[in-house]
Amino acid sequence: MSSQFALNDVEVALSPQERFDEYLQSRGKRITQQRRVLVEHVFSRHEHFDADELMDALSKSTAKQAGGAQVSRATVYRGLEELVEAGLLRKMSLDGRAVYEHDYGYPQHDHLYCQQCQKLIEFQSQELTQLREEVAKEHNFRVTGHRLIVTGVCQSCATNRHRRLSPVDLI
Amino acid sequence: MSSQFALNDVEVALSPQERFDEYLQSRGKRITQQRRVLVEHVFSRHEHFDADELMDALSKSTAKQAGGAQVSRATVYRGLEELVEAGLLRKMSLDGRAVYEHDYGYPQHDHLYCQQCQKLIEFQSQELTQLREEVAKEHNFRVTGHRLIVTGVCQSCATNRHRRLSPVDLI
DNA sequence: CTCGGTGCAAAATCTTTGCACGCGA
DNA sequence: TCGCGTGCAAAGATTTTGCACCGAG
Repeated sequence: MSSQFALNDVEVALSPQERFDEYLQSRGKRITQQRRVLVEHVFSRHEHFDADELMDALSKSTAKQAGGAQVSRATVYRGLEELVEAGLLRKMSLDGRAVYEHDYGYPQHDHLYCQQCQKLIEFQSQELTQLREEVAKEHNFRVTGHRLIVTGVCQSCATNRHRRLSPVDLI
Repeated sequence: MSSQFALNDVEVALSPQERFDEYLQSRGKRITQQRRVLVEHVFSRHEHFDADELMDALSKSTAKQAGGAQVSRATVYRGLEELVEAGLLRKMSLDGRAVYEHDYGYPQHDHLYCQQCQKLIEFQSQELTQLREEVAKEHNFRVTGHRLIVTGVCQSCATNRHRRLSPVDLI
């Protein structure tokens, strides 16, 4: 494979950066330093994040390398919206806060959400997609997507909780 | 049946009002006019609502009947939190806004969410509960609940959209 | 009487927007 | 050069909190 990028499970023809450029050009939007930096950071690691965490990451990296462009909060919000538009990111709401995750070149999945440590654990289920279609058909509903979040306590939190119940934990 | 209340599909021994009183007493909290009015309105109709809609409903009814107590915004928020605590309401986040629905005496279900008219359509699926357990077991995850929202376009919106595309529709 | 409850207003969060300047195409 | 993009600050939207007074138990 020559220009094939492997993002986790799925292979796609273009890198996120290229894919975004394509999106921008198709809309007559411009490829700026800020948008470039944004995509670079967002796809440097596969993880869930919110606007604030991205801001932190951006400010930290720009502090190190003099060449890094500054990206204001407003631009981060505007950029994240574009990335969702472009199909690179998926947006979800958790406890009233917007959380993002990779979508481009990444398979459909859902989440287990630990109420103790706020961690998101991904899982896939093709049965769910099937179930989704059945329900939709019953209600003459045209599906565009879905979001399933199973809440509870993850293994490590359950373990730690059993070992010690110090008052400090209860915050 | 003597003191049996039928809230939709399930029968419970106490009315929401009574159930809430019980909760309050068990916590040493007081049964006030505001809390009473709150519960009364919340359970007068089975529908999804947010804090603002409840505020509207409250102000409208108090305007009519002189006896109705005023309930401030802060108290509404505090009250809704208690109702969730008490297991009478379920809270979910939709587009970053908190939305509530009846939980007490109401069966587990999930939702179809119309992105066009913001309507929530309920549906039940026992397969989902099953699927949920399987996934949890795989990840050694202790489940406390789940939330599935299937997004798309409802039947009526799909129909209307086809018939006319007046600019007025686009808010 | 005694606290918990309430209203009011201010604060806290998170996100969006108006505007003048700067930079990509 | 031309106009979109950006930063800044201010506005918005939603929810939470501090405080003095009120009222349920």
